[in-house]
Amino acid sequence: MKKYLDVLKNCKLFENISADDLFVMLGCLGAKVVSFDKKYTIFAEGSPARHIGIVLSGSAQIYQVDYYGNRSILSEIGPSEVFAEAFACAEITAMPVSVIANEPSEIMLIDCDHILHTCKNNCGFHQQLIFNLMKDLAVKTILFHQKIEITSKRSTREKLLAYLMFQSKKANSPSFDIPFDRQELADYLDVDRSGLSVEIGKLKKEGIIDNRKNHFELL
Amino acid sequence: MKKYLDVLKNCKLFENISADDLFVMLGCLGAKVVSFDKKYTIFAEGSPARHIGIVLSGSAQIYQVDYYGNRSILSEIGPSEVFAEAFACAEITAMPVSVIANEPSEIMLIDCDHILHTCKNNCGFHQQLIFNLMKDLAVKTILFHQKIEITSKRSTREKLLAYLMFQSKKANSPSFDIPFDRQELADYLDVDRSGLSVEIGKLKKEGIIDNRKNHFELL
DNA sequence: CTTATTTTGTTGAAAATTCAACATACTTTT
DNA sequence: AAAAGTATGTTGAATTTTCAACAAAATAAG
Repeated sequence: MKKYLDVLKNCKLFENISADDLFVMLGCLGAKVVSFDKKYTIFAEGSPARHIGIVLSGSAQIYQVDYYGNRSILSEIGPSEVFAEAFACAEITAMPVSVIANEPSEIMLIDCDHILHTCKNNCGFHQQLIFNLMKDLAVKTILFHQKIEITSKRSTREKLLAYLMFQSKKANSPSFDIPFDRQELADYLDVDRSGLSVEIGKLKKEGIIDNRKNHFELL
Repeated sequence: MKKYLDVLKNCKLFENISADDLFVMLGCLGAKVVSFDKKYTIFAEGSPARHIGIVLSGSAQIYQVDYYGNRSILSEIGPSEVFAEAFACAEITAMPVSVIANEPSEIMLIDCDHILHTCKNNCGFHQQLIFNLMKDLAVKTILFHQKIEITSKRSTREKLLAYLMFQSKKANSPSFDIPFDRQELADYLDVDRSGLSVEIGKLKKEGIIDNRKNHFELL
């Protein structure tokens, strides 16, 4: 576990918990580390929602596939970030989404029961953990608002521009990389891939953006 | 405050807190009740996000308006439900959305600071409150997933059908009322109002749904 | 280095959405 | 009860998106 110290220290879930306490706690919570190859499923839609996941290395994607086979990507999760916490905490029976590893990844899994129901009152870090979980969920809610702000736009161009502006703000620079290839970006924005390619081409020709592969720049 | 007992008891935020404790706590939290006329703004986009709101009577709508004036409705909030908790708990400075009263409404406002930062360790109900808040946020996240599942569909018809199916499931009946007029439903689904009317007409003609005003039935 | 495979860009046709304008129905007010 | 105002339905034209099919570019494999 020690080798994950840096990643775990950056995890919002463990804010204000000392490194010493952290390892004791992880033991008490029954945290385990599992490795996944690229494109392997971490949680399948419909499976029980019992575990919280934390990305130790690599990255993951949350997505849904509807009746007609259309994939919609909900979010991209990087190192130190938490996922599936909402499903576990809300104590719903089945996962409404799928989670896959985007690349070879190490994932920490914690049974949410151990966070919510065990030694509820006593030990100090449980209280802190719940508090951190609450904050994390609040931030996640805001991220969803942002995603909805992007996808609620009516045209591919507006969705794309709104997305790029958020990414630029997040990177604190007009120049940044995005974590998606074209098909994934289309599935995140809920638009057609070829139409998205056309729109990127237009914005380049109009001198509004510059782009090469996953790198974008707002001009 | 006593007259609001029933509504407050149904509020998830106060689950597992006795009525007696509740009123003591509301005093300690500095909860206040404010009335709003129909269409009046409860929280304006850009204003400080300090308060959590609870609908005591009436209802509220959360929405965003973009650069071009397009309104997108995020959710409809009814009695006993909490709103704006994510913004207050994430301690962001400005509200990214607006909240208006949908009808004459009474709203309880609680300064989130009092929940998060005051007497953090001691009194029992604070702990319970944080726990309840965490659960509430987890449920909210799932509701957002559902909204995204609906709006990620590519066509008006599919969005409408997905929405109606969720409403039917929520009502536990194929026959139910929706809380939106046509323009509001269009703004919730992020589609054109007239196109939505056409689609409702088609589904009726095809015998897939029945509808009169806000009442719908899946056949 | 060459070949296979995957990703991205391009195109045109079909389908759907948006937009504006108006007709009709329904509500509220006077 | 009439008038005014609001909400909903309808229509056709313009725009956009989707879809399928293919070309070109980039990447991976042999």
